[in-house]
Amino acid sequence: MDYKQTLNLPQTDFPMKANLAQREPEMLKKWEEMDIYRKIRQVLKGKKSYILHDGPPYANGNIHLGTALNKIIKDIVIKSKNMVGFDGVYVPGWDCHGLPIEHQVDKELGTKKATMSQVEKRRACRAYAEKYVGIQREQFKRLGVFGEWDNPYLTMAYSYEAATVAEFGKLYLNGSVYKGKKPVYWCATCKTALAEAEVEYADHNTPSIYVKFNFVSDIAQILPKLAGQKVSMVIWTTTPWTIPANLAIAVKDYFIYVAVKIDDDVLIVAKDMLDYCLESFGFKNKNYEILDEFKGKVLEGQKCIHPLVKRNSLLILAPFVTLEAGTGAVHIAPGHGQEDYEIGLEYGLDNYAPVDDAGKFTEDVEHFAGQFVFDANDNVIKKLDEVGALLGRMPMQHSYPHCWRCKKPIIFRSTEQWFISMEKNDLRRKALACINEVKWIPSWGRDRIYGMVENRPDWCISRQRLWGVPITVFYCAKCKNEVMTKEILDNLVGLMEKGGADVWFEKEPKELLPKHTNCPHCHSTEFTKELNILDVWFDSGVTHAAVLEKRPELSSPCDMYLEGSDQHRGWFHSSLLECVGTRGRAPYKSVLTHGFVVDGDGKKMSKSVGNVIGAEEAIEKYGAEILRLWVAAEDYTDDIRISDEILKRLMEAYRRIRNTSRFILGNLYDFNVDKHAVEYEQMMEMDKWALHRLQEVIRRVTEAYERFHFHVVFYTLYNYCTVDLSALYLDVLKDRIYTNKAASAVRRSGQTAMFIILSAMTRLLAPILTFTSEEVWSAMPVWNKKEESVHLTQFPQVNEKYFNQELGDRWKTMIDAKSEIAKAVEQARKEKIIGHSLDARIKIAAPQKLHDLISSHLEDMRSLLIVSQLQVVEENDIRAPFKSEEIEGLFIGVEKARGRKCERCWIYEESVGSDTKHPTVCARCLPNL
RNA sequence: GGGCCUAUAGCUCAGUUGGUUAGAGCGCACGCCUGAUAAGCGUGAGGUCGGCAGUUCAAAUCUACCUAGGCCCA
Repeated sequence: MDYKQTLNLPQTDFPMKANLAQREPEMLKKWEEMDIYRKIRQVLKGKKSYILHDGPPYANGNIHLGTALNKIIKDIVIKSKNMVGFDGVYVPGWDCHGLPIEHQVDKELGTKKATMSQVEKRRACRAYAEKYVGIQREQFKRLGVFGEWDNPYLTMAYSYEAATVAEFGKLYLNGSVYKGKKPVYWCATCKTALAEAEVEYADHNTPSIYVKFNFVSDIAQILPKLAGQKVSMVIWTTTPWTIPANLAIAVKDYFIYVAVKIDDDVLIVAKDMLDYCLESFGFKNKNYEILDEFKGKVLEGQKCIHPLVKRNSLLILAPFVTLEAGTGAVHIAPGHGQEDYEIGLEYGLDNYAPVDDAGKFTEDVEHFAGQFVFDANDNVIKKLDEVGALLGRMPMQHSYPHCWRCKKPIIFRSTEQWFISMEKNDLRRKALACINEVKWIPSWGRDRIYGMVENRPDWCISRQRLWGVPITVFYCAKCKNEVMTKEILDNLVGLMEKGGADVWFEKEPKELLPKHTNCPHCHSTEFTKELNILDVWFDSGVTHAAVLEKRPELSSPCDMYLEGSDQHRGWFHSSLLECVGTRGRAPYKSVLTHGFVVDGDGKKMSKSVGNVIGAEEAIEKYGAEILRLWVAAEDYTDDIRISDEILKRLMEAYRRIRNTSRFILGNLYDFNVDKHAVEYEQMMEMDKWALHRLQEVIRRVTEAYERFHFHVVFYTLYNYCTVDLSALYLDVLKDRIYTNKAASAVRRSGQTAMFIILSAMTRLLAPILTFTSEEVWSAMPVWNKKEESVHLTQFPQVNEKYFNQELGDRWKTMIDAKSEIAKAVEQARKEKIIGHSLDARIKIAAPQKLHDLISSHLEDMRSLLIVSQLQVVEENDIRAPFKSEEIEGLFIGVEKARGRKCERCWIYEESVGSDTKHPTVCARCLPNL
């Protein structure tokens, strides 16, 4: 007789093979059809809300692993918040304005763009952004991220643009905004400012020169050894044309400088650069004498006379002075360089840039007025030579910024720009105070953004571009004063609500202003409009106003902003400044940051190195679920590594979880939850132990979710799955489930436990394994009020009834003993005494406490060991005992089990053969036939 | 060059206020099973806790410096 047919073996259609790449899209379709996101909202209606506000990705190109990581973490946060009973709305958004899109559109338009109007070009940009919003939306949905995908926020939406203008207006009207000068990249050929991204570096030949600046202040007062000498500072520069704009000379406070006497001149250069300088000046063979040595610090505040202009040049200290080239003294022209500008601000120097839009010197500049700056180089050098200030010159080739469009070298030029002041309304101090009110996760995020806000310069918000929100300020055509009032603003915002920011470009000032507007200064009725647009960081910085405050289901401040750690300078920063500047508080209660995706060696991914793994490529190969598992398994506070090996490991972990679920499902094929569930009090001890362990897992996992430690969630569940379930509980349970009568209490007890475990585990995994948990959930037996989706359920809560510390400790002791006994069994297996553990008869001798425990749980222990026979004896009753190293006084003997192997349950029994009808079956199995 | 951060086994992670012989899972090696089977079970080998120096009776843990890497600046 084939006794196998009399067993209750697992039965399930749940496939072992996940086939994720194919099954996931089917699941997405199912969710879409049932409108899962709206259903979740319905179920949670009226609960306390949890608002994770989406930072808008840029609507350009395909998503990559970094954006996927970010969206998946957000999704895990929201799904887990939903499952502990918060109403977690998720409104995704996109950043749609800005240079990269305008740039791409320009490229695609080619020569056509010359004939297009501003509004037409803006329309092309809008279409471009729309296209990528569509592409990225599908890619994000593919990851299993739930949200209001059919109603996202776009920074180019008319209402959003209107809100952006309203926010700018608030800052303008409260006096935070001012117009100032700042050096920008300037292309003199295209006559336009360039953004960082429009600059290409290429080799460029320039003359480099050494110039001396004579002291006008009495240097001898500080350095008495130089009394009576003609002393000069020596600088080096590769842009001679900026010499007319020189306002200062910078040295480094702690560098050592020397004053060297050569002929009648005393020159000051850095000590370490002296030899190099003398050679460059052609003074190699001259005699020289070092008159004094001193730190750069002493020079601060001294003055030199400009060699070409009747003006002084101030000696200042700057951190960026190096000894890589030059003299250790740096020529400073605040109007023509970023660093020069910043240090100039510190010393209150003028932002002097006497160069016009065409790159020609203005009338202001003696000798060179009207000359194109690059042409003026030679003339400047000639003049310096004439006045005896030129110490040396040599041609140089170096990397220099060029215009991406006309490929000509560009210049740094100070131009008028709009700024938000950090000090005027005490913005810096207020922002710093607000930072301390926010919860930063991890905590060092506070220090990071604090340091940035503490030291940042005023926020330059103007861009000389087209694709963005205009800086909405009018000018009086007559007196040139700025004109902007609350009334004008409100009127404008109203127009933009209807027609978007385009109206600014389409309409004349008169059409944009309320009727009868006249200039408050001169009462003129003619106006012009500002043509700069806002920095895109301003756009995204106002999401709290344009989205959180505008949508009824959202509110500000929200619970969380969650982005990569680069956003301490980006979105967290701009949002904070904007919100503090207009509302006096932060727009978020907490900010969570994650690291960056790097390769398997911890190196950054780059196209040129060739270590980039694409998001779509990974989804195709492994499935979005594995990517989600990757996000959950890695500690995102640090950088997040990814490699084929890592994904392969996760694939294996996934299979283990899937198979364990499948095995339980297979054993529940005949389990009717409503009819067959066994009361806890009636359950077998081992089942109670499994439920006790489950409570520990639930507690640990829900705590980990609460702290956003998703890798702890994953490892806790995964280890429970592997160690407690697969290797132990389920392995032991097989005998009971398979061999007893289908409806027997002992079998139902095990099924009840398995059901509770699977239900809990599946729900706890749902925020991470979004697809698979749903698959498992629908494969689980049906019961009264079973939710149609796992995503409509709540996390299991710790059931105090199931939590039984005493029982847990008792079983822990037995399980520890099992692992020691397994070593003895393994040794017997090596000695060919046994093969399967059921071939064994175990004798153990143990100290009193353990002895008593096992004696009182003899059958539990026997089945726990999965052996045929177990005997508790004295040490000298065991022949050649195995001595445990871990448990003092534990001795184990392994011998071949007595009797014959029951053909049905595979346990060795002396009763096998006693029944005439079933001669190969044991007494235990007989009643189950 | 500056600010913030990270470094524990081949991989991903634990490691509490400093306190036994630094743990887990996976992978690997060897074996068992064939009633979870493109599965399951067992045993075992793997670590100078990035390096160096210090504080301490005692350091993966605290301090300084160095190296490598990441983000943001310059």
